[in-house]
Amino acid sequence: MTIRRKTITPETGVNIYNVAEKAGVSTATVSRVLNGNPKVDPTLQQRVLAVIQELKYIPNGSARSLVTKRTKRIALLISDITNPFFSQAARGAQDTLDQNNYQLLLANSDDQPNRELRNLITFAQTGVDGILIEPAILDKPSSSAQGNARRNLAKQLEQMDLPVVGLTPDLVMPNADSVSIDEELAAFKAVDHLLALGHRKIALINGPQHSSTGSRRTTGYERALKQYNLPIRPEIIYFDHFQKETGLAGTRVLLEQHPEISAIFAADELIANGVIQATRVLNLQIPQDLALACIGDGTSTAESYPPITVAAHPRGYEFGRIISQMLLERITNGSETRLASRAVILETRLIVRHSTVASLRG
Amino acid sequence: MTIRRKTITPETGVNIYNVAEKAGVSTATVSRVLNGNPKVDPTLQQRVLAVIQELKYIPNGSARSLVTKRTKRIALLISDITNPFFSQAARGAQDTLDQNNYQLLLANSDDQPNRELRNLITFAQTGVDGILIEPAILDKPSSSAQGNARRNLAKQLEQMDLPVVGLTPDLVMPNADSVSIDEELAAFKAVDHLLALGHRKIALINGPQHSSTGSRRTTGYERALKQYNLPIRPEIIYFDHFQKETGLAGTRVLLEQHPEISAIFAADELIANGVIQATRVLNLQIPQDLALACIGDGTSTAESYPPITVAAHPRGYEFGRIISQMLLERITNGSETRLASRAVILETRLIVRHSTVASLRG
DNA sequence: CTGTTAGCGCATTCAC
DNA sequence: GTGAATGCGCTAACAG
Repeated sequence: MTIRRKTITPETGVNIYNVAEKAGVSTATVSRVLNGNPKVDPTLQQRVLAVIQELKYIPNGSARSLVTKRTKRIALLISDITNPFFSQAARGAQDTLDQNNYQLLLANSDDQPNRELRNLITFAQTGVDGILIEPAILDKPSSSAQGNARRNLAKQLEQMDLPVVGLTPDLVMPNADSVSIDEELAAFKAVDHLLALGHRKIALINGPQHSSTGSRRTTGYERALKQYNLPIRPEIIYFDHFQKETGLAGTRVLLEQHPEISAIFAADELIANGVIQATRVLNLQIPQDLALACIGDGTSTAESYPPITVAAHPRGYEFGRIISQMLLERITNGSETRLASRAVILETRLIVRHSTVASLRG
Repeated sequence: MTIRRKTITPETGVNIYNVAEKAGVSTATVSRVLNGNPKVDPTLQQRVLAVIQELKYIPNGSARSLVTKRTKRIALLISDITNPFFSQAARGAQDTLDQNNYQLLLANSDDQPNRELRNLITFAQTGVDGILIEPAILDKPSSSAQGNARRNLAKQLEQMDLPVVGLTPDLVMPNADSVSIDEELAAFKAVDHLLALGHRKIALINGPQHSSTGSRRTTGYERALKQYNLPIRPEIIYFDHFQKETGLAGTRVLLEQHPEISAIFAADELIANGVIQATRVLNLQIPQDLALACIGDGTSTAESYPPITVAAHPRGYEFGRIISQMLLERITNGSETRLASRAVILETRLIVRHSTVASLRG
């Protein structure tokens, strides 16, 4: 029986054997003080702690994970960190994870199901304790293809069998929670406001038509119009992406072809910013020449010029805080008791600002 | 001699033994196909690949890292992901890392040396192959304290002995590169432009006075004034943070106390945005009542209203792309040949836009 | 080209 | 309360 010569100083950093030897204890004891095990003699504990400091010993996370099956790492998979909403969410998540000694892995899916899936697999491989995800959407109008992508995602996620919190109500599966807003209601509120002000030719500039967010906001817009017995006019609905460029292009195209438009409902604040930029180019005044309302963050829309009327949801930071908190709970408790899925819907509220005013045209 | 009963199906996922058994080969062979080792019989390879797929086998990253000492993970440690420059940088970094099968760990230091150090240690523990860092700054005016914090950082970094790329020229140490701009020159260009337009009462609104970026930009501002034989007036220099709020507050304070100010040099674009917002509140016109120039991203400053004259550096995305590329090179080549430190200075150039015009006051 | 074997660094029974 | 022994899952010699 050969004795494993663990006590040799390795070329690569100091390990638990070095500490144990120098402290005159077993590796088990070192491990115990490392993990704050209460039943260790205070004297030994001090001795070990001293050696740890002296040797600048840092435990090897890979070895630790290999045996504990926990990595103290969670993944955030979003479409684009460049979107202020998501960078705020990432900040909120990282702050609360940091407080709980968890690390954050970040990946952008760019709304591409392939890239999303690939990243997910890499996460499974490298090891994470849980996943925060804003599921990618499909640009293809084929709803069956969309369903497939969503199904692949769910399958992969279930197979990984990790705690998940999604930024969408769509991802229903065991071991997963969701946090979102009532997209349709938010859109309804904004458009209803425009209608109440007398606007009747209200254009919609939206993100991807067949994304869950895009389609729900469209539905809310349509529901508001129907309530006023107004027809839905597809020619004044513009779909593209949740980006400033879409607002810019959409406004130019729509107003050129339909000058009768008196108000625009922008599906998100990036689009709304694009609309504002377009009005500067077109030399139009908001709200006199064109009213504008959107769905978005109550805070940042206040800083636009002019300040934008908004169906406001909580800031991205809040979302990040909440989803990571929920994920941590699921990681901590979920292992023993299988928690039921929770679906949190955050409130939205209409904030009327300078970008909307009663229609001068009727 | 007891035979290790590795072939038992574990409760926790499938492992390399399961694959080996089912494929009728040794684990070594499975490992070889996993790592794309070319000298494996194509037949066996196919067989193994099939089993991998059938069993949905995903190799355990912790076990792998434990032996290879490589994690395929790198860390990005910045002050705040919410800052557009950094979220773009994060995007750039993640995109190029993604292409190279590396993952990105994100942490915010909030410019607090403590939090920075803590995160660094966690990274060392959990394991990363390299570090991308924008070093935290000190708000305390004591330059010795600042020096200490910087020294602690460098010490920790050196001790970890990992490849590092810093977004600052200050972090000089072995195994580290840096990417930055000539802060002083950029500031000089912007202020020189204002001077050439006839402005003589030029205020400076800056980030932290004792940060490397803040102090260098102040120096450039001062150098430009000296060149015109103008006195440096500390009362029209405002220090706080690289945030919109600073621009907003700074403008109000400075203009109230010194109405003779005809131009403002904002040290970064967030501050510049705050200046613009302040002028709306104060009912001032840019550039007629107040000229404005800043250092910043050439692209996003073009989208302000009015578009801002800027000493433009490359976009955050570019920085992110470059630093991660350099880090990967250091990780790949650095292990054998010890690479010399590289200090890349990216170019800045003056872009004159609508926010600056000849002084009407002289 | 393939299999056998050892060990990466740690947590964790199980005795004591 | 402490130590000895084992194995987490994988890669890397080494031998054949």
